[in-house]
Amino acid sequence: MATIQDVAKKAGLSRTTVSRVINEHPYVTEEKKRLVTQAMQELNYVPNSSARRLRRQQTETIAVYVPRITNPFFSHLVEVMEKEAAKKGYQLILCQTRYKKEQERNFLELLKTKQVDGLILTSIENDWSEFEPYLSFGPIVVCNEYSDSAQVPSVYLNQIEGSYLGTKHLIDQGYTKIGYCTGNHKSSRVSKDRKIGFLQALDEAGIMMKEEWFFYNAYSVQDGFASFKKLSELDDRPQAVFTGSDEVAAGIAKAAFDAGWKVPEDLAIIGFDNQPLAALMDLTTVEQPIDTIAKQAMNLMVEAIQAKKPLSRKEVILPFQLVKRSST
Amino acid sequence: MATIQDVAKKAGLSRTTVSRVINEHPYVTEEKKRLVTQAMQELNYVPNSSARRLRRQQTETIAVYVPRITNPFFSHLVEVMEKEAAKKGYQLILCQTRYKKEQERNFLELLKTKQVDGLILTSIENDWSEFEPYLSFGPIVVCNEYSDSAQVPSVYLNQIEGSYLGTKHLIDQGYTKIGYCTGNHKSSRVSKDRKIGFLQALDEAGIMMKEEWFFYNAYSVQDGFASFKKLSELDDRPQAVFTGSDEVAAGIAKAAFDAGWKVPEDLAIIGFDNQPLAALMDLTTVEQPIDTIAKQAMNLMVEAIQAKKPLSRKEVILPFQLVKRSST
DNA sequence: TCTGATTATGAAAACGATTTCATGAATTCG
DNA sequence: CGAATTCATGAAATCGTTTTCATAATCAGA
Repeated sequence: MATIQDVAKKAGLSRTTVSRVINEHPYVTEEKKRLVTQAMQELNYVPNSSARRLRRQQTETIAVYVPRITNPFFSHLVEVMEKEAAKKGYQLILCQTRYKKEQERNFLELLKTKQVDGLILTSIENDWSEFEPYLSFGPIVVCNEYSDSAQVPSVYLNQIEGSYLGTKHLIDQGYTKIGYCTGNHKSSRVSKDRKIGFLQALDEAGIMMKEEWFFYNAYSVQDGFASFKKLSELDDRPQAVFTGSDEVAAGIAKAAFDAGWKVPEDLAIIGFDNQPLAALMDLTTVEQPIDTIAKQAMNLMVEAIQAKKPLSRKEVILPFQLVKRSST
Repeated sequence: MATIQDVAKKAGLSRTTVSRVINEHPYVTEEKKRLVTQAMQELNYVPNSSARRLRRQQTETIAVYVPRITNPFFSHLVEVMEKEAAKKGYQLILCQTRYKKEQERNFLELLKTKQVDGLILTSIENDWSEFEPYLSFGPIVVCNEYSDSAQVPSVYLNQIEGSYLGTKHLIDQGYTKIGYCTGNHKSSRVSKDRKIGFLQALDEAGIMMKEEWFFYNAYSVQDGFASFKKLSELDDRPQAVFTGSDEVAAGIAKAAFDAGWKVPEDLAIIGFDNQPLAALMDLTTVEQPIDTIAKQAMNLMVEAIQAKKPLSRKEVILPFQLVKRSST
């Protein structure tokens, strides 16, 4: 492997000058620039990035926390982030936390050991106080999740508003017996807020909720099947169900269909996210502008890295949109 | 930021000894080990990874090429790879090539500039000769894709066999007019082989194929809709259709359903991959053992990195399995 | 007790870039 | 024309580790 020294020798110049050419510093004559460029080509030289990182004290790499990349919501988020990062010359390191506190903490070492310039969190299980001390090692941006105590920028959606929007839609369609079927990470602000919005919409309409119409721990299509089973076995059944994701909604819809039910006549269903799956299954859903939050979060991150200033608390809240289809 | 020097000073020892403790080298007395450990804790010290990389000439990072992470097949592949890599102390850098030759070439610099120890390719657009010269910078492993000229290990599935299996199943069900609906990357060996297997099955059964029953460039659910439209407008329509992915199959199934067709009576459909989507839509499909190929590819990679030996050509070919559901 | 291995430690040399500082040459300006 | 800038270059310091080499102390075997 050729080093900058070799190039310097071949060009009959100093390392310094070569470095200047590489980094496009001023004060190099065209003549020498040509010499250097030629030497670099002949030797097939490329600067060693470890050396560069060490000297520059930056890595041009950003870590992104997601629970699982196979979750379409997060893979969409990551797709957009990677595109945006690449555009600005950054790489992405993928950290799958699997909703595990310990995994989350493990990956924090990446920041401390200077393997990455910054961290984007799209999912938070730990208390913010776990992250706080790491702020001295580099910027952190929260995307999608949020925490009241986090002293960093958060780009997210007002989940209260989102679930309110969806629930209100069900109410407007005339349903008064509405089930609620979502995940239920205790630590997740998202779940909490969704529930608040849901209850708020019911409350405003003066609609009552029954304890048995809450179905928790539903994340996947499979969970949707299970939820439907529980729902269908009730004596007093809801006419409509609000869900926390398109997968769950799809699972319920499929199970209902298999059981010979008609959607929305026998059971109205509303999803969340507007994934391709929702279009496929003709599900009404609450759309999250994933592209936008991903881009904004990445931009904030790159700005922070380049400004070399610590980020302060800031909230970017983006709106939801209802996508009406035939399931409601 | 504390450095190894600070730790050494605090412990009253040399950098060398501290480094020995960090790296668990022999020949350090328990006494000193304790002193060092304590100093490290007090200073909240963590070794700087850029420095370490520079000195060690390795990065503990692996780049994974995928076309798009939102494609469920690839996100599944990446999920398993990341898990496996993390287990062995490696990180993953995500490279989305978007089926673009240029993107693929751009990311190659990661290997050359020593930002990663190795490369796993799950999708290849460029001719192998583009990759060849980079082998001197680190190991490359091909996973899922393959190339006859690639002088590296390839872990993949015999696509000829896979499509043969699916097609044979359709034939066994009594269908004689069978459509073929897949993507069609000219450069992709996968597409080529799928077609070979398909034609082989027809040939063996003495079944004729019509030019108008080929539907190309189908990758997504949307494309499935479009393909159905074309298919439904034919005078002489196929009774069954072989597809290159569950998404496409799902799109066709949905469009057929919307058009009032019955599946499989009016049109039988077979997917490819066995994604959750296939279960949801009750699609018969050809299952690819994604977990297995991902793990094997990652293991080969880590072995190669640690053995510091160049990898030679080698083929690991894994079997498919047919998953029968109600769409055929 | 002497010799040769083993154990324990540190000084200094890598690793391969970038950046600071010093030094001349060329240019501009009053 | 002399002083002050600006331009162009290189030597050497620096980033923070790990590794090599040298040296001393301890231990085992004859």
